[in-house]
Amino acid sequence: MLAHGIPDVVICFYGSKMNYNFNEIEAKWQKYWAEHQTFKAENNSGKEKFYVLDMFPYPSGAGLHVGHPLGYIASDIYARYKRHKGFNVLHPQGYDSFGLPAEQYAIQTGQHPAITTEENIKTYRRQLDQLGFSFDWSREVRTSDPKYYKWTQWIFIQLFNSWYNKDTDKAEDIETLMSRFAAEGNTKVNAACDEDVSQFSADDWNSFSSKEQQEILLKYRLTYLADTEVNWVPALGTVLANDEIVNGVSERGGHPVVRKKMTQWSMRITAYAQRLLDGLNTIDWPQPLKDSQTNWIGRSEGASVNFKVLPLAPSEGGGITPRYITADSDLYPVLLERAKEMRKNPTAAEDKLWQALRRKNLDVRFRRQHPIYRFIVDFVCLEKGLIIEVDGKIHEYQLDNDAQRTLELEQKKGYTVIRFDNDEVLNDLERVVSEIEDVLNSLPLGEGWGGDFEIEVFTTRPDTIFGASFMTLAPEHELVPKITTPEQKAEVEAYIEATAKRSERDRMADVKTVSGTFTGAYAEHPFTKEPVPIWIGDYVLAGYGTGAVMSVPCGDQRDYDFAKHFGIPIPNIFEGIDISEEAFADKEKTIIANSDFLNGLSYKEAVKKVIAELEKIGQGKGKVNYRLRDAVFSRQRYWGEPFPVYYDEEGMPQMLDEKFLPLELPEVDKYLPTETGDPPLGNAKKWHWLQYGGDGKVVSKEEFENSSPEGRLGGPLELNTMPGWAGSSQYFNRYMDPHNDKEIFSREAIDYWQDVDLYIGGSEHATGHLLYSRFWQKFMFDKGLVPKAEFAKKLINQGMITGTSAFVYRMQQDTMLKDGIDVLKALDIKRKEYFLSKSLNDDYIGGVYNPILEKVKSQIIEDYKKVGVEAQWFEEVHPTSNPIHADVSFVNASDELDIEAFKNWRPEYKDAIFILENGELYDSNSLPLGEGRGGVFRVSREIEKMSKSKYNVVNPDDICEEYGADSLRMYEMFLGPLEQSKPWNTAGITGVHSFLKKLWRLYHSGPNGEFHVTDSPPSGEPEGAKTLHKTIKKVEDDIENFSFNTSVSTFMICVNELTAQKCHSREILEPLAILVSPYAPHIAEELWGKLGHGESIAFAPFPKFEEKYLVESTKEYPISFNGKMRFTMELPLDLSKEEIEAAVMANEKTQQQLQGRTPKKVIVVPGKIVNIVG
RNA sequence: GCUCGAGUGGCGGAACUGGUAGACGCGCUGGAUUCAAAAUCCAGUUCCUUUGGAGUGUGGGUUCGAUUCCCACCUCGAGUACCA
Repeated sequence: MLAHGIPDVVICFYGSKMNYNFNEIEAKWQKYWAEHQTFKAENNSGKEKFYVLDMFPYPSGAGLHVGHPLGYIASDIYARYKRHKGFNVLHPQGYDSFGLPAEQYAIQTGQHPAITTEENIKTYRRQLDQLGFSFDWSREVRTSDPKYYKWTQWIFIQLFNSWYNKDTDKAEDIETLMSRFAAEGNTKVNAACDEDVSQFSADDWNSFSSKEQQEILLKYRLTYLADTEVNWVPALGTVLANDEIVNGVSERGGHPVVRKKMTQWSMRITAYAQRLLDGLNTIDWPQPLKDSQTNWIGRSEGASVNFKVLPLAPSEGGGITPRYITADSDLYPVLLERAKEMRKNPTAAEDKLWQALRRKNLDVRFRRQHPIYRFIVDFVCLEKGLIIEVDGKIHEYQLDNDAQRTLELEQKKGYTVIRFDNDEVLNDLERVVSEIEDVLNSLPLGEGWGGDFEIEVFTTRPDTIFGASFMTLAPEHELVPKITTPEQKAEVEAYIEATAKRSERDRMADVKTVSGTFTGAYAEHPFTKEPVPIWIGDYVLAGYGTGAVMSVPCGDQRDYDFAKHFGIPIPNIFEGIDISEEAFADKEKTIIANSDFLNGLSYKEAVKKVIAELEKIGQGKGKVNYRLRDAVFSRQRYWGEPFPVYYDEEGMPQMLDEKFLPLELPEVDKYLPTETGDPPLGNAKKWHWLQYGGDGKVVSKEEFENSSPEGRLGGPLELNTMPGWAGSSQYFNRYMDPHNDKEIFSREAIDYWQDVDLYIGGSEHATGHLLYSRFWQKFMFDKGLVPKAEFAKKLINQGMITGTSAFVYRMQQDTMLKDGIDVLKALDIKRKEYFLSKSLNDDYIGGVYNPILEKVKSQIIEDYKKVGVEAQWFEEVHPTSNPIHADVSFVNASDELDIEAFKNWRPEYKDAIFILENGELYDSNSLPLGEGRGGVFRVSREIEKMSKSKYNVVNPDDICEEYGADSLRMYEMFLGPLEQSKPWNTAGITGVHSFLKKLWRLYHSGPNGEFHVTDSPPSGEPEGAKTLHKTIKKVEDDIENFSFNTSVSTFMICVNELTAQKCHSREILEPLAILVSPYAPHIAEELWGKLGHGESIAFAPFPKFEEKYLVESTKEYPISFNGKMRFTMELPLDLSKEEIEAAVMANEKTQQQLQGRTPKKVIVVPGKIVNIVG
């Protein structure tokens, strides 16, 4: 008030006592609410409940800025509104008080993170209180409070003791799984589990050691320990979840992220993928948020197909001819046909030997009647390069031929050939077989041979399977080293090494480059039985699907590019589609051709058919694939919830008994990782669990080791801590019964409150907190702990309030003389020209270096040097200036900088020269600061996220001080729709502030501004009643629709009208105070008190809207001609269409518009509009 | 690239299921009050070639009538990123 140096006397003269003194009033009511605990919610009040929740804040050191309260104000308005509507409202608040910044601060200062956190919370609390929120602080929770995280740990134990039964589609107790294993093994168990579990019978299970059993169970538990490839951030010494990484760097701090394998706790969220997806249909959440969750879960329907890897023949030279086709390529088709015939009609001896060899269950596999080179041999074991020929009488006349053949096969192709005649086989089979075995044993396994492999692929387009001309594996695929042929080995290894070196970021940035290499191996097409070459390429991701694809170049652009690049054939399997330029991926327009039994079918029909066929031959099935990965739950940090886990003698994780919870964070000397690279908890002196019977405690390593092993339980405790989202995934339920130390919440509390009715928070939590919370809620639902499978019925995203940064530009050379600027300006133009010509014709013309441009460049650099500009700036930034964030508090609403304040801000700015914009000297104001004309210096503005480092933070404290919390609340609502992002701009706050003053004066119309409200007779103020009820209706609708900005303007209209009507009537002004109270609670309380009420306004019943005050007898009809409104006419509302038309046509303005023409048509919508078509 | 959202005065933004485009506020202009300022109040404020006409990113369509519905395009923002 004294900002402009006006003495107090003046204020007294105008009678400040009667004016709206918001500072005093707001402080008074905030104190009142706190003392009376006005907003304390009752568990089970008998009234209908309503639960309004805000996303609880992380108390950072920076405190609140004006962007933070937006959502809180909105939810507070709603909560207050619901109280007026007679609901028992739960509107709690707490803090997500575990967090990385507190830990980093602790690392720097050595102070315990809890102390920093506590200090920050104090600031937050003061700031939140100042804004007049109606939180029930008696229910405050903090995630870092052991009383709270006891239950976070408890839920972790519940998850550990559960598995997901896909048959019942819910989580079940691990005991049920163990009894099933003991009774029937795991073959019939349909569970969400690790992919590498092998099958076992009940007998197997019962014979497993306890450790083996535990290892298997770990693969089924909903939280499990596994070697996971994680996002490791060396700079932070911890791992991060996928949603904490943006563009390959950490979300906070932008540190580089590398992939690393670590043993980590994981949450089996994938078990819930489908239910998380389905649940979205049952909740009223914003569509964009649902979309991003849907996207994140990434369901795709298709088929999994198994391709058999063809065994390799012994080496016979390079090239990419199929290596199992051991026949000469041009003879092969003929030989194959022939071989097929011969397989159908074997001789008796051949058949007998074949059966015998099959019965033998040899390690290796024989093929019969197989084309080799230019012959068909009777039996061949490709792995060992052994050919067995059985000669019948018909061959006898060809003895020479046979000898020739053996020679060729042995000498040229390196096979071993043994021969038997028919009689030997038929009469002395045993000897023949044992002879074969001996030879087999004497032969080494062929190089490159790795066994009978299958490659499973996932595809959304199984209909295009006949177009698959190759397969591509991710370089990291486990089969790659096993199937690669010796010739390709070097190349493949080089490629794998090269891809591993490329960071995730490079790989993402460089999507265009096609790279890959051939493994030398082939797979067999499941239908055509043709060989399909197997390649590796980094466009196939190891982390998605099976890490392998069947490549259909005609139907997928990436496969197409790959095939084009490596000259792999691109067969066309689409009817009437030209694929000479690009792949064709439009499912809807697909008609399959050249595909055997799929010809002529549409996409849908073909998919159905091909899946049926795949199932018939046992090489595939329909499959749904999800992009969602299990969530890594370990963090290598100090400031998080400890796991209630110790490792027993066998190294198996064991849960602490519930009665020992909470397991509190240990004291450590420092918050950094240990020298051996263990997480910070490794620094704890006492971090071993020691338990005898029912007594357990945390002890030092020595104490544990010296304790008697007799009856002892325990071992080293887990060193990782839980991630940030652990504590926030159930806090909404804990609010229902926050001080219960017997259970996470009482049955009574959860049955009464059920779920959150309205949750307001930012959309940035879409794929993190909001997905994990839904997962935990579903788990809790399965366990019968909560009555609702979704925790929040309705969710609203508030937009972000962005800051408006102010920039000034500083001359690089502080010592530069004033006339240096003109020289620089000229040089800048030259420099720009240089880069322009460079971009046009490059400095290499036709591969020859262009010396002219280079000469220009060195000249410019030379000239720059003369005015003191360093050469390196030529390439980098604009050489004349660099932008500096100016603190927005130095800048007024017209972008004018307070030059003195700015120059005094930092000592180095004292004598610096600043110019406007990017070095451009475009008006008289751009003179160096403090020079000559003393004109205004305008900063340039840019919208950025509000951040301390950008000096664009506007503190709510300052606004409250100047205009009051009610003004701030109303103004933030008035800025625009809640969900929209908007830049903070103080310009309009005077509007709502003067509205509040007007509102005050409406109740203080006495001669000296005294309170003046009269008890007029009922319905004595028809105009006022009309205004009031119009307002009631609009405000009620607006709140229900979260359209808070429009209700603020409704209030303004209402107060303007009532002021004009000189309304003093209690009948009108009392309900108005209640209407305003959710938005501006302080002033409303004060007025309520002055109106003679002893109680808080908070529970006064919301005024009832009555239609009767708004009933009109006439309507101001808009009269339009061809849809354009030209004038209005007041007509009674009870006229018929015909009467309206007659009245309108009789009007002289109508005739004037028509200018004698007869209208073609007159459209009359009674109560709405009249449209004359001419 | 894909998915979603949005384009309305100098600015923030109104306009319910198609029915008077620009509510309300800021800013600006003029006026009243004042020695003066602050504060307050009153009037005006989409644009133009102003007895009229045009106008909600651009072009087309449906309709008596389109900011609203449909098609194509442009621009901006958010999310996602080789997802097979």
